[in-house]
Amino acid sequence: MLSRERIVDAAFSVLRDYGLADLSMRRLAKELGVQAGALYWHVPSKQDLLYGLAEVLLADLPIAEQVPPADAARQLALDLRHRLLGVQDSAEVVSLAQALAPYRLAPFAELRRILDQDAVEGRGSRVLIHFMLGALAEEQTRSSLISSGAVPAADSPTAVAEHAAEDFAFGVDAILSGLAAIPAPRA
Amino acid sequence: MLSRERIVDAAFSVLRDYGLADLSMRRLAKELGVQAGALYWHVPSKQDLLYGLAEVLLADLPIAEQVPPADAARQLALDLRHRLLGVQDSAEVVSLAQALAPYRLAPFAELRRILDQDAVEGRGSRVLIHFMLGALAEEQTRSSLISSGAVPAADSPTAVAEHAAEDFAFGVDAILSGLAAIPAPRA
DNA sequence: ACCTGAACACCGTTCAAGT
DNA sequence: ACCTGAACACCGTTCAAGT
Repeated sequence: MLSRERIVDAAFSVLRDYGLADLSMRRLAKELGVQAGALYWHVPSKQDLLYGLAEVLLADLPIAEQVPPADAARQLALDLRHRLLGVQDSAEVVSLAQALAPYRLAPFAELRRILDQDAVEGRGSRVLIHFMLGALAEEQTRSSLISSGAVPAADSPTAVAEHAAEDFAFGVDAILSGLAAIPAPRA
Repeated sequence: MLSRERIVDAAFSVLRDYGLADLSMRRLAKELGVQAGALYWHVPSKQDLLYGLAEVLLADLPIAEQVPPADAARQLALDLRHRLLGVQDSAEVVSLAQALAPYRLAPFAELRRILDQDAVEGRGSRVLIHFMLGALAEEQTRSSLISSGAVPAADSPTAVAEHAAEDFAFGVDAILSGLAAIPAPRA
């Protein structure tokens, strides 16, 4: 029997093993041994399916409590990077979900809570979120361009990964430092 | 006679008037009164065409010189926002181009030059670029979701636009302030 | 209730053949 | 040199009909 959960799981596998370009409803149906139309009994649209996939990608990301907000945010950023780098094009999928329904994804709702104290509507956390997703999407795109041979690697794979990790941490720190310097206005 | 320029111009019009979802090679061909295959004599791929479209979208963005780097960056950010908001989904198109060939688009190359003094490889400017493109893509996505009625508007259109402008400037200022606080490491 | 079969209205890209 | 015609290998989504 088909179910939303089985469909989302199949989507996760195809994304991990083949990337977003290969993640079609028809491909998913083939993987599950059904006709393409059958998916629409369990899932309203591909967009909704991708949102569910983003939820799975971000499931159980731990949030540190009882620490300075900036430290918790920094840790979440590093955890997010670590999680997403394991699955091809995952930053793109999370970006789509966040664009569709801002702050509905749990880790981003948490980030808003700790960084913006429920003020205004997440001005500070949005800066960090856009940087994180943009940087990770670029990193994933470049690494698949390199491994497909479409573009030459400047350094060894490990050197590239280390460099990306440093750049990511640098950006996160710069943003958290800037947010501390320019406090959020009164709600 | 067809030409790369005429094709890119047609792409610009379709993007402005109908959005990225309607921007297909077949649609472009219809608009130009030719068969779809004819486009491939003048343009190697859709990806390359979108890159050309991004160049047109960013053409002649003025760069302020002879001022503090942060002021020049801030002005460029506001100019970029103003330019992109005039064309549906343009931030998405520019993002694709920047992912494909980082810093090949003139305004981003300039931004790197003034913010990172040609050090390392644009750590600081990347933070700003990812924020700008992410924030603008979200703003454009939300405004088309609202105008298509898929999602209800929280405020009046002008209030939404003003709010978005303030949030954008806030993010730019926070980032520039953070970059000043955490100077780029030695190259 | 759940799925098949088949259709509708599309895609990007290639390439022999025409002019 | 430049374009047509036609194909190849796909898309997301809908829906009558079957079980």
